Amino acid sequence: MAEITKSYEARDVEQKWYAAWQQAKAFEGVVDASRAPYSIVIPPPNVTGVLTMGHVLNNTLQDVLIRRARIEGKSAMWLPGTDHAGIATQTVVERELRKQKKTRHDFGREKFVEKVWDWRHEKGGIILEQLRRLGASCDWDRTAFTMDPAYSKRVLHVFVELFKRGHIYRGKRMVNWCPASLTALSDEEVIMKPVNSTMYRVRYELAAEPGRFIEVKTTRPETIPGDVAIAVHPDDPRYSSLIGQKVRRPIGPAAEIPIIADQAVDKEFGSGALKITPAHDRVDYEIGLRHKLPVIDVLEANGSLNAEAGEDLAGLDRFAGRKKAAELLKANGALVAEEAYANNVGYSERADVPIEPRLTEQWWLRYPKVEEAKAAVRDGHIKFHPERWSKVYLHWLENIQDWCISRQLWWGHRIPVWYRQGADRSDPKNWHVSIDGPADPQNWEQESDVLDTWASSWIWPMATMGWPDEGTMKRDGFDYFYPTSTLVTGPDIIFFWVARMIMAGLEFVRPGEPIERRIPFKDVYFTGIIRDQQGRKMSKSLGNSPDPLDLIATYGADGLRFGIISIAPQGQDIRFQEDRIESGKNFCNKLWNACRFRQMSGEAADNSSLAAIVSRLEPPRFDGDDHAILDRLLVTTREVERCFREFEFSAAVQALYGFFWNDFCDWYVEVSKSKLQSEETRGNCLAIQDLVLRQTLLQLHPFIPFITEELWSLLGYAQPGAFLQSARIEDPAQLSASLEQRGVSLNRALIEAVDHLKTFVSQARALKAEHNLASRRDVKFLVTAGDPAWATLHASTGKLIRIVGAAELTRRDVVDGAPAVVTPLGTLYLDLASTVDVGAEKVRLTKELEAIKKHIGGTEARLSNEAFVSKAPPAVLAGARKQLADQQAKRDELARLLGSL
RNA sequence: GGACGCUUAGCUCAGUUGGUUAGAGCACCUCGCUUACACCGAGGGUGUCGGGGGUUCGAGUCCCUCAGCGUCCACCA
Repeated sequence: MAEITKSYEARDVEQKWYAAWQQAKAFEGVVDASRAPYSIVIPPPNVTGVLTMGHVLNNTLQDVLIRRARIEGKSAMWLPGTDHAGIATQTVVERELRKQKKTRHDFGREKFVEKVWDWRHEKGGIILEQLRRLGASCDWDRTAFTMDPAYSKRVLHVFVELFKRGHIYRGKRMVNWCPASLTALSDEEVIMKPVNSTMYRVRYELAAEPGRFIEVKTTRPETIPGDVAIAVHPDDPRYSSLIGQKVRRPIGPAAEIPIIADQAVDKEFGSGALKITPAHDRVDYEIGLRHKLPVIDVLEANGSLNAEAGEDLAGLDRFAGRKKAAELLKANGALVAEEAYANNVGYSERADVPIEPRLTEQWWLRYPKVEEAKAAVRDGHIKFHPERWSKVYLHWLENIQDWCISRQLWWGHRIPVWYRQGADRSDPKNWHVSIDGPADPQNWEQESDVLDTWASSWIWPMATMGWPDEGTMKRDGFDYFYPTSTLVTGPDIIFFWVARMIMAGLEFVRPGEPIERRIPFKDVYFTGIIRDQQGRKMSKSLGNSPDPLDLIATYGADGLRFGIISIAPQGQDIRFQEDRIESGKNFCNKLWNACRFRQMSGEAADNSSLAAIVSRLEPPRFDGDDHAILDRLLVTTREVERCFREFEFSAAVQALYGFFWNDFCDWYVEVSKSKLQSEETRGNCLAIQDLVLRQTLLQLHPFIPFITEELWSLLGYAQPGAFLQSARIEDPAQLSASLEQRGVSLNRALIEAVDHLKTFVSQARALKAEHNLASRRDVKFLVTAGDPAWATLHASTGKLIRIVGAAELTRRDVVDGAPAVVTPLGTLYLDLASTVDVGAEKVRLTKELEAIKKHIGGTEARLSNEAFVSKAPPAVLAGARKQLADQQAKRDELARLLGSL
């Protein structure tokens, strides 16, 4: 067996094992009726994306779940893939073209799409390579892409089906238009941002009464040429006499427009009069419809003003036009005032420019299975973790609006609708809707729009497993792996993705079967968002995110994984701190060295199975430390199991950290150093170490797969040719049963005595430190103790001397004038009577005595409270009484010590 | 305007169903290369658990309220 080196070098180990895992197809998800399935589909990252800290957290968690499922004996399958990310990817490629002074129109649709494919082949999938570096155990043979030919066909199938079922329609409506990307967006892709803008107070002159005006407030004077009315509230007494009159449009093509009355106007806002521009505002559009007003669109698709705006404004960008319009208004006396004004403006999520409400023909989806999607979560068929997100989900579904699914892009799934040449496109009779198109394509013209990216990823859990084709479903194990087990994602895409996947699953999978067979996943774990030190979201554009690959280089993939999990408690946003990643690395090194200590401590024994190790235990030779460490192992195993059940991964990592570092390394390994020197206790001690290390490696493996795999092999736990992940982890009951079978019965009294010994050791060390003897190993200790306490100390004297760093520990009946400390196992003295500084010692003891008196006061007060004594549970009451007795004993001893000085 | 979250040590944060003297990592100070580990060991914490009120024998934990920060939803020009 290879020797364990002095420190853990991650790089070589990681490369070696990942290659070995892949070679052995260890991540393959296989259909196995004898085992329970456990499946996860990856939230597909953008195909052109690179790994961010968010991805690290998200994918580490998925890998933890998948690897834990594997060692629990489930047939685990983690399906990877990428998303074509319509707008984002097209924008990236267009940006590249712009460097060559070209636009997509220079190439035409077909050539441009080819260019995007080239880009995808060159740069796409980098992120999947990066996931391998992180250790992600995906079934790479299943890697999917939303633009794969087979996947695309499934996307179109869904469109065609929903069209047939009456859920899809075409219509001219107000949409969110992005003047930069030149496409419509869904409501979810619009982000409201507070903006410092200007409010313009503008007066319109009455046509019939020159010199009399009506005033309105607007932030968008450039749209005044598109005004077709002024609206006031019907009950507003200020204006009732004006309703029906006409005013002159102050700029733009001259026109007289009516003053109308509409309930939608807020009397309290501004002057109570509202200019109506149906082409450029949703409310105005609705009002226009009610009053049958004309629509005058003064903007081009790119946001510049067109001829309708009049010759002064035509051709200007909307922002330049706004300034110009204000100047024109000022020049002709219509501008009453300009006021600074803070309002919210909708921005395009991707392009980060203000969107325009714009009237266009688009394709719309009336969501299917809305009610059932609510029930799925409300009734617990799908569980959200943390649960509170279900409220957000339900609220969105309660207020759901039809989904604009068409995008005026080239990169994406072209909508499978054909229009008869030369016929009226608005009439569905002239439409052909199918996956493959009409038989006589020369007579038809295909819709040029593509589908919203989310209208392809919403079928991800089904379509990546072959749906709807029965043959591919069988090949991919659809029946076995669907519904998937857990979805791990961010709460920011509850609407975009999670809710829509649920509706798609319910609509299309296994029609007629119970809801729990049709949902796409059973649990959804929402991660927190990783933020920087200032609390800003980490993002590429801000450049405030460390490169995960740099972190892997510095701390190892395991260090990064351990660190990121330990700072990510359930569902809370996290402020990233690199020192936590460093502590992940340090933990790996600690693990490495504890195993190294085991290897250096003695010959390898039979570690081939839990049974083999347990059979090496010698219960009759157990001392308190053996009982205590096995007890802690069992407690920790139970805790980790609970954490997995309740999706508390950082708590699991913390439990393992504390157990391994504090209970095992700081105590058991230290006491082992004595035990190993005696032939009598040596074999048993090594067996216990082997047992603890084995169960610890198993439990840590999902979090830190590389180093655990390496140590598993180095310490001889591995079956020939098998990986750690193909071992089976014992649950707490199995572990405890296995110990019982060997005759191990954990002794509570001995375990409690170990706690006392630990306290004794700390106090002894502190006593040394206070007298500047911390590093001396030749200190003589004296102790006055009752027989039971002395029995405990005496049984451990060898270990204690070693751990405390003492020359000897001797029992005395009386000690006077020496520095002392009162421990649970008697009063401990430094044999320094001659040199003690009585004054300092008095101060220290007095301080301690005061403190204990204070505590006694508190405990006595509680115990003398009649209500407490009669109402508190017996265990709490007994605890308080024992506490008081202990405190009083300590007080008396301290008082005696003080008196003897 | 609604909804949700957060406020605990210098910093970043744990604290599951209320129960002894509220914890961790980092930072900081002192000492130490004692035969696993200096990526380490030992010792070192006077915290108004954001403020106020309430329920309870008992509140960091439950309820009410106020304040600050953050996120999401919402067509007020």
